[in-house]
Amino acid sequence: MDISRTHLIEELNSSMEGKDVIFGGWVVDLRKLGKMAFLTVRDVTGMCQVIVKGDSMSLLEGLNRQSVVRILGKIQASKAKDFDFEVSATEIQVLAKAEYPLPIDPIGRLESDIDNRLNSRALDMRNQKTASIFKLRSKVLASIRETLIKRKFIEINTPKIIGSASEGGADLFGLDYFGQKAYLAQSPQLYKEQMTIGLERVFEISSFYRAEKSHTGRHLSEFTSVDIEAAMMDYTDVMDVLESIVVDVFKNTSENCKTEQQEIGYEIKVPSSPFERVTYTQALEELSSMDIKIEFGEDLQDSHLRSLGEKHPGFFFLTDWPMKLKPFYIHEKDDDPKLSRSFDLQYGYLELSSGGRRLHDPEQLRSRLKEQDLDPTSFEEHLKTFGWGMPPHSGWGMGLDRLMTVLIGIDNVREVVLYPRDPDRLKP
RNA sequence: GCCCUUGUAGUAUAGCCCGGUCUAGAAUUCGGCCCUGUCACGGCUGAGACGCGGGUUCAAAUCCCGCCGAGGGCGCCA
Repeated sequence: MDISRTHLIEELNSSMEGKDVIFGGWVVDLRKLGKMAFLTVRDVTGMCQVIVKGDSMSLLEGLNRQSVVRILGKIQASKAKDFDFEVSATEIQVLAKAEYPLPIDPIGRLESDIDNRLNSRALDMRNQKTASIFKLRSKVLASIRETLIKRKFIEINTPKIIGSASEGGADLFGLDYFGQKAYLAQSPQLYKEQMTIGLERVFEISSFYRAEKSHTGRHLSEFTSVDIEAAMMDYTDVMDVLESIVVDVFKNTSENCKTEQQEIGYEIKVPSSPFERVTYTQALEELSSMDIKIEFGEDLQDSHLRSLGEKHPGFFFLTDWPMKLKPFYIHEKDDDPKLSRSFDLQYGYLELSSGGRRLHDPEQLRSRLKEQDLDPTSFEEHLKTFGWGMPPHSGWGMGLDRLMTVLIGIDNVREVVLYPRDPDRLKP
């Protein structure tokens, strides 16, 4: 079976009139008009009209929508509304027939519901709206890498199978590792900090895992995190890095992904910078003025963040959280040890990222672990690296899936993840 | 773990509140016939559904209970 093609569809154009071409794709639409027929064929680069006339009508034998075809034909001028050229077919080969009925309608005239689309996710990629989301996601990843690499960050890969569930906090998935208890990593936190010792500025974009039975549009059991850690940077420095990543993502996709925005039906708007920076203490005052009283040291609940989000509808940093709300490795402020050098990046009520300056002194780390009722001996593998000349460092982790929802203005992370994993969904 | 909503052809829906008018309607998809410029092609025609189990009633798609599935919210989420 010859599956070669001379052109991608986007490479075809009206100046090629009279030229013989071979291309492939899937049949989007098929309109038979007696002794002639029109079909529209799409590949990943675009869509093209194919015309069949007279004796060639037998070529349509057994042809149906969504089947994969290879078209041999000649470019000619078109009277079509949406095409200025078309291909007159001399041969149509069906390479793979699509069965009927299909579980969803990939043309998108009728939008199938999210459950059906996730159950048939591969076919959902024939829907141009869905495909556009994942084309955008790819651009976003490329943009983030470009921004970080320009700033001397080195991309790393840390283990996802880890030997101890020592950090506390979220529940981890356990698994059997040749007879030993192991866990799926919930974050690269300890490894990325260690890497600053020699690579100074590192980042990782990877899946992490959390065994919480969350049922919301913003939590998944398996999610993609963008993490950075940088030597000789304070928390405000890595906030600047984060801000430029976000702004670059919006700029790049807004300017270079017009087709995708059109298919999705959403116009990406570049946020104004610098992002507002609100301290935890200021946030308490703002909430107090809305008659919401919170004691210093209390965590902000979802409802509180929603109230704050109404006052700050776009991107803003929430900084200087109380130490007692932060994990053991966070550094305190010099002028007020009750406060931390930490921040969250919010988009309205939605938390996109959190980070801060880390402790780099091993003795301080040991005593902080004890304060938080964690056992320093179970951190010895980590703590020993801090005796080897660990530079002061800061970093953050950002939920990529959440950033995607903000970018395209939707409210369910399942839309922007190929095969989402949540407590009720393990397949496909 | 808790709360709310929901389940009708392949898809997406009308009907449900207020039981009988439902032999369950329209769209799209699919099959057949007609059509040489369609472009959501058109015309004629055909096929296709009340999640499962129980109950109430003369009568259940419609009301009640259970199960299963789905969507959303709260909580959890260093």
